[in-house]
Amino acid sequence: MEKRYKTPKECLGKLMPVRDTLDIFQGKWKIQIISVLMYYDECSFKLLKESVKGITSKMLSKELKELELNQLVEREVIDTRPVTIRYRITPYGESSRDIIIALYNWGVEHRKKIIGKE
Amino acid sequence: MEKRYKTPKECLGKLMPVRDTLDIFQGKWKIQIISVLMYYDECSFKLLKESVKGITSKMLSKELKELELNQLVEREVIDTRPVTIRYRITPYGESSRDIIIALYNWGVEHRKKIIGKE
DNA sequence: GATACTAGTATACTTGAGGATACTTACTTT
DNA sequence: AAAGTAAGTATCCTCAAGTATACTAGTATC
Repeated sequence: MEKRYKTPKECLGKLMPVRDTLDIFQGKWKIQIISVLMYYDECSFKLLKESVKGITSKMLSKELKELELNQLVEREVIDTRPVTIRYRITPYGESSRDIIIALYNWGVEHRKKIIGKE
Repeated sequence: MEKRYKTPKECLGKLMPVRDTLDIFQGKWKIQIISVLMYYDECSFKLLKESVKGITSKMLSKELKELELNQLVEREVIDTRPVTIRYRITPYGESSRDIIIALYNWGVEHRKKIIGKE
């Protein structure tokens, strides 16, 4: 068998799933929101807002809607006074845990490297 | 031992490495560029531009500079006529392979799910 | 009656990431 | 001498992502 050269076209095929994933998790907040939801298991709007440091109500609300649309997060109204909402990761959302873990681990190592230098 | 409640403060600590990682890989192109470099092992500017579909010279050049600054990518001038440049992942850049793989795998599963529906 | 709580909405604004297009340098090929 | 090539730069521009601030509904508490 002769060595085949790798072409941009083949490469694009390999790249597509990565692009798809990026499309869904794009932006400053979605990964952070999912991480926080994984940390707490379930979470009110308020607790989310306190935990995802720097996010505004508007952005949190918007991002949660998009995550719900993609079925990564579910929203349940709880009949308390005042009403609270319970946000959770869906089983499908759970499938992104490997991504979060990879990002977390890399961040830990990166910090070690940076601190070692400065 | 009493059950300790999880607090936003603790959560922020857990979230920090994720935020650090996101800071570095943020944007539409960096992950894609790294994926392509991993695919080819080494790569000219031209081949990169053809493989990262849709990127302009300006963005590619800018993103490569940032990746170089963070020591994820290295740049070597090759004495051909006309001169070509060889870009490669550094060993440190290699450490992000787990992230790329996680993104790739999730994208593959996601596509299966979406296609199953539509 | 005034204030507080949760879970948002509404409005106005800013900014920087990214896009479009053309150009450059140094060299080679026809 | 005209055209092609690799690896970018230079300018100008647009738009969507994100920010800031205030406000609302319904209920409960002081």
